[in-house]
Amino acid sequence: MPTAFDSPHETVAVIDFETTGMSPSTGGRATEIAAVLVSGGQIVGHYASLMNSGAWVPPFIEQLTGISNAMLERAPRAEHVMREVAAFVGDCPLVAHNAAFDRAFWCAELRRADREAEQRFACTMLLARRLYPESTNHRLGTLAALHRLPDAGRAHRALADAQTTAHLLLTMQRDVMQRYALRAAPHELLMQLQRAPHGRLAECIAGHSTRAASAETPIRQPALGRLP
DNA sequence: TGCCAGGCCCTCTTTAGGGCCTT
Repeated sequence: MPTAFDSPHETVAVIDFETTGMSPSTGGRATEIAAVLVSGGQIVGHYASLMNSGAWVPPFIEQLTGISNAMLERAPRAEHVMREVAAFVGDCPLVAHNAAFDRAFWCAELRRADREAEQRFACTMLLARRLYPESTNHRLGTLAALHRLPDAGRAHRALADAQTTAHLLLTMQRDVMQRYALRAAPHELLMQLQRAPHGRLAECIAGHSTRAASAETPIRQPALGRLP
């Protein structure tokens, strides 16, 4: 496909955490992280590692993710992994599905590793709610099935979920370009689209391209998560 | 070994409550 997905040399990193709980503020710790680099409309690299923070994995989480306490005992230390993954993604903008969740762990775990979290996050869930209001829900698995995304392996493992999210991002970039006749769908545009008010996607597009669609049918706005 | 959070949006609202998503 000859069209450009993003600005020249723009690379974004799609990340996904597996954790022991829902929030670092209640003692949740990361157990695994994956980062998938996306550039020029394709996946160009990835990093994935379990991480040992010393935290206990509850049975429910072990059943959900397949990550056991025994596996984490043999894993590298969380601080080491976070420094590695931070170096891997560099200053790339970050993307995650329900980015508020991953952003909280990204910040908390980097802080424990004496690193600053400075990247901006885009959220594929917020984008999907605006682009695909017809979907029954906006869970990653549902969207993957809806768009027949490539099977990345076991769900609720960091690399598989990050790869699925990366494919969802590429699909949304493609859909935005086709729907609004754009030559590119750079990260900055996606950042604005995820915050687009009710039925105002075209106006956001117009700010980025003189070829934006001239009219748009307002859509019912679903409940939205926190903007990262 | 625990039943937890967070913020935005919709609606039978607005001096509030529940759903969405993530592990």
